[in-house]
Amino acid sequence: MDKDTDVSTEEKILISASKIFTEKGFSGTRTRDIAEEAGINLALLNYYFRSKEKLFEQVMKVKIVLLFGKIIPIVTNEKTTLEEKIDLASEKYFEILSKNPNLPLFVLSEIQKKPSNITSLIPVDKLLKTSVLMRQIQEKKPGLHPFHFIINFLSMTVFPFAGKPILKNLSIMNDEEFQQFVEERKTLVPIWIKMIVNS
Amino acid sequence: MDKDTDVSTEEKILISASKIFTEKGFSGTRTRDIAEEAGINLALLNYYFRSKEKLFEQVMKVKIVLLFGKIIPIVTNEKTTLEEKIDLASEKYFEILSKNPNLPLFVLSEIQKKPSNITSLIPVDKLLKTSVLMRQIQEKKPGLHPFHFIINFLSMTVFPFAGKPILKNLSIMNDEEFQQFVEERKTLVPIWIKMIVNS
DNA sequence: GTCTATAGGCCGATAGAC
DNA sequence: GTCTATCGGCCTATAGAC
Repeated sequence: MDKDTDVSTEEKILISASKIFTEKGFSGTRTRDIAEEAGINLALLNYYFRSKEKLFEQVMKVKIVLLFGKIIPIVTNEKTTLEEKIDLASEKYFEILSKNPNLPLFVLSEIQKKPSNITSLIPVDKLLKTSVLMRQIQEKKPGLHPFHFIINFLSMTVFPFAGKPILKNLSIMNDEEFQQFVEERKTLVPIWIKMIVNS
Repeated sequence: MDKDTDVSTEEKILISASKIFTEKGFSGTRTRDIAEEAGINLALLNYYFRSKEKLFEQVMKVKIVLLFGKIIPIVTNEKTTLEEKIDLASEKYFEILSKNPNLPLFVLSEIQKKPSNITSLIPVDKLLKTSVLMRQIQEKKPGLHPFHFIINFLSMTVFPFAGKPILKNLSIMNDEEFQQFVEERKTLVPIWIKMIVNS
């Protein structure tokens, strides 16, 4: 995984771009910073990706796959129960987000700023229409919009990561305490969600 | 409330800045846009606020007060029970966020980008140390970190607003449907939170 | 207080040598 | 493919007239 040896220049740029875009957002990022981080020249960045905009799109594509790729097989599985899906999705999301803590905030805020470009990358059909999850929720709780439960699940897993900078900066938690906090939620959130769904 | 009549120039700039910073973030905002939105000249903006940075700080101060001002008296009230606090805070937050739907995403993502400037504005002591809420949660659920419940509450109320641009852009919900969705949550979230706290 | 005009710096992108 | 050097435009901030 050493950036300087076996990784192609194109990939080095992509990795650095991913890091800096995620930290500073599209408009807060300067292509010069990406080039410096990648250890290459600014001209080379445009040689490979033509423009800042196109580089950003490439990065965002990877992020969307990271955010939904592993979840789709879970929510579209015909053979697992609703409760099993909750357990599996929770475990998977905490795993993804622990490795990419500011992924959610990045994606959400960039979508808010220029919705059209990004939302087209999201596989709505698989997540909602084809999703077995939606059907299973509706069977269990026919009276309420299934989104309430999906939003509850997503919020309880994702929100702590979005709020991490506050917790850290107000000296409420350090990295270690946060990690333990998240570890606790990994088992707690599925319990709470099931409680809500079964109520 | 007509911007062009009884409102001072300084306030007109502040209102416009608030709008555009919230939509585009600090680095995505151009002072020219703020001036145009306010119907004044660019030079006047610097005359009143000295710099883009200082104007941003002013805006952020207002946002932090908006986000915490009404909540502090609720969570520090010695006379209300935990369940009453949940009801009151929920109602207040849904009211604030309905009027300012992209307030949370704005504040969270700007904090992530330059933490130190903003977090100093947040009244931690009142929200946590002095807070009667924290004590009441601890009495009810001594085994778990009280933050779990605070995060659960905040996430379930705040997250739908952060996700609104996705829902809207994927044509999952229009404005009207979203408003109804949120209206439902206003009564549902307190029920779920109490369920979790009493479990 | 409010304007026009412009300075001055930054940033994305490209030309051109190697 | 990779570099240095630079263009051209944009954006914040200010000078100076009214």
